[in-house]
Amino acid sequence: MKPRNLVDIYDKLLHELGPQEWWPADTPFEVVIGAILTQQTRWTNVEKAISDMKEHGLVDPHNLANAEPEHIEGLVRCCGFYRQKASRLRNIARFFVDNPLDDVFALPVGELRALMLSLQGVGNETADSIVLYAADKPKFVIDAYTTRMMRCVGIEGNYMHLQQLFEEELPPDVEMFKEYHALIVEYAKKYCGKKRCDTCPLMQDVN
DNA sequence: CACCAGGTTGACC
DNA sequence: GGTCAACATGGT
Repeated sequence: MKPRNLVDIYDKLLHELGPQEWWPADTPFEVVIGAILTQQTRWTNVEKAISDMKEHGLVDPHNLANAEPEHIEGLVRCCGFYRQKASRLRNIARFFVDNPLDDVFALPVGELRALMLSLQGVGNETADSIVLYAADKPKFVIDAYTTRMMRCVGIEGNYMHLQQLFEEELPPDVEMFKEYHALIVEYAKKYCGKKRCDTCPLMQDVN
């Protein structure tokens, strides 16, 4: 692949799908909660859970950290893996009570990523989603859809490999990273099947 | 009824 | 380094 292709693909996706304006959330902490809840789960379910949590005032580190585990479980049940997610959310809330969010998010991108990864339930994608969409720092998020789309253009690799590719070939533009990841998700949902993507418009002239 | 969804973890090789 | 089952509800 030529060095410019990832830029070309971005332009093509933006032109084809229009701006996606991710991540929908009122506050950075809401992004953190959404990042955990959306793991292996449709966003519509996450919207419901977050909406319910808001009604109970739980989209807040202090309130969430002090909430009854069963209460949280009930509110996030619609997102699946609800016992894990509830306890992880509460742990993360406690972390942000001990370490104020503004201070944590002011850390350099590499330190912030490592710190987020140290939290139970935060892996590569969730850490990067938090770094990019909650802390507004340049980290390219890779997910199952990104892997699919890249396979469509003949590139395979694990999480860190693909991330390295994107970050090497693209300028570290936070807003563009946000938009690009969102575009990839919407594009791959639409055109890239889990096994194959024959109808993928990218296959036509990229490569 | 089968399969999938904006993953992570701990065990194992 | 990499693979894999377990985790669980809701939609098509």
